[in-house]
Amino acid sequence: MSTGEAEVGRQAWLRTVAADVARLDRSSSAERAADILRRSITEGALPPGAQLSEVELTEVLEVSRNTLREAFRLLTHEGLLVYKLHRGVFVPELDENDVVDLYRLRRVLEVDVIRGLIDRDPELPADRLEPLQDDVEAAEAAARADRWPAVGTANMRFHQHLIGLADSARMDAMTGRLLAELRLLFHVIAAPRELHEPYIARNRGLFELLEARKYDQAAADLHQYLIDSEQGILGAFRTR
Amino acid sequence: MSTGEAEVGRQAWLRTVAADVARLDRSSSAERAADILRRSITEGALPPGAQLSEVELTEVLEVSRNTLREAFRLLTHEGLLVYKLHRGVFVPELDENDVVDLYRLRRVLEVDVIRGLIDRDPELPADRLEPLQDDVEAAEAAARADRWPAVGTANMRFHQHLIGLADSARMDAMTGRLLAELRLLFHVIAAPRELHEPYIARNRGLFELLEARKYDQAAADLHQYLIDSEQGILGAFRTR
DNA sequence: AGAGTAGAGATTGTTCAACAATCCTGCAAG
DNA sequence: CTTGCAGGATTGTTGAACAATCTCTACTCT
Repeated sequence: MSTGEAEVGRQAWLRTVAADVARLDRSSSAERAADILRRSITEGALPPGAQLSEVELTEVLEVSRNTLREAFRLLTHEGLLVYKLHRGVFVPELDENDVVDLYRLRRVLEVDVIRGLIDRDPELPADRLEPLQDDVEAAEAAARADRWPAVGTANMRFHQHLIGLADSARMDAMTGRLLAELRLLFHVIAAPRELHEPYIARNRGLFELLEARKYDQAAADLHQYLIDSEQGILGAFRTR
Repeated sequence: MSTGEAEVGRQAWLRTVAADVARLDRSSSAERAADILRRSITEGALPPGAQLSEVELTEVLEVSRNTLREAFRLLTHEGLLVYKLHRGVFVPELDENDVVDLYRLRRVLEVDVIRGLIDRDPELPADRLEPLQDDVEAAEAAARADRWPAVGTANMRFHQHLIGLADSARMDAMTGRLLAELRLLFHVIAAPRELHEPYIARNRGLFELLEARKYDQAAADLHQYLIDSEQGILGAFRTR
């Protein structure tokens, strides 16, 4: 028995180390530059519609033009930048059609993940829900501190971790893209509190339903949740 | 009235022209190089596991190393190549887990597209189904000529056009990726006829159900279709 | 013989400078 | 008000160079 447990512990340790190594390995100059730009975009320092000048950014980021262009490509395929041939790269300006498109995909993927849990409930260890709990509590703490952008970040992570329950690398990647694009939309909305506040409690409710293994109920709630969220963003869009 | 119709005609014309312009604009050296590599990979000239040497390909494709690397980045984010830092780019070797992952997403997306048609049936012009009919007939013709890889291509296009009915740019992009990865799998399977033949008739059946607006039935059929296809590939995988 | 190691050679990562191709701006002409 | 045309600025692409890392071979030591 003890060797079995030790083996399990060792496996878990190997996974975390492998993740760390991958994180270090990842550090090519292009990806570091992309990290910085990604933060600037998702935090709103680079507003939608802004053009990113090559010469300007090579000086700020201290990388060559070629490396910077590799960073641009990375972000382009995350949906955070768009290339216009011979004109440069821009932060995309999403419109109401994009909101509808993004939410359609979110609904399909996230609801399917939860429905998928019904079949494989037994093999799902209880601690798989821990990241979700952490995100819920982080959002609640940030709300108490009046830090609404942080609330938005925690809510995003909640949904990313929710998708993570499916153990699908491709769903994780797609969701990363979708949520990144969604953040683009947040910055054209003036009121971050009204935007994020209602979903703190709903995330907790969702988490508790999952904990209680009431997957059908959770799926139905999440479906309505995403419809409401979509309507909220569309409404803010029209009145801006 | 007549001005209204002329306006509609003008709009349609503008759309087709815009599409043509986009197609011409696409011609950067990096994307042309990516096109050639994409064909080589999806047609199997570059088998899974193969490494792509930079110096070698700069000579063949007649582009500089920097431009070639941009092409690599493009294909990396389509899932057709993987980067290993300081070791180069490789054609990925997918395994059975990837098959399960890919088919899970295909099922979710494609079935949802058809279910989505139920609500918006009235606004769906009949000619939207034409591309699907063309693909079905192309597959049948290729089968008669014993050109099984061409059958596979036509089948792929059928599913891409199926997703296209949703008018979702992001679903189109995701599907493009998923199907490209799927082609990677086809090349490790020896018997292309056994792989593709069963689905010629099933695609036609699906098309006829859509034409008859029996969307519920079509969704159910497609679901089972994709399960069977997944099992076929998994079976071929295990016996190879 | 086998395990470990040092170093040479090859490949990738990144930079730089230059030139070609394209786009944008402003202005003049019709 | 539109059209056509500089010219200046920006992007697209190239080639060479050097640094960083990996791979493979040959060697040493036990």
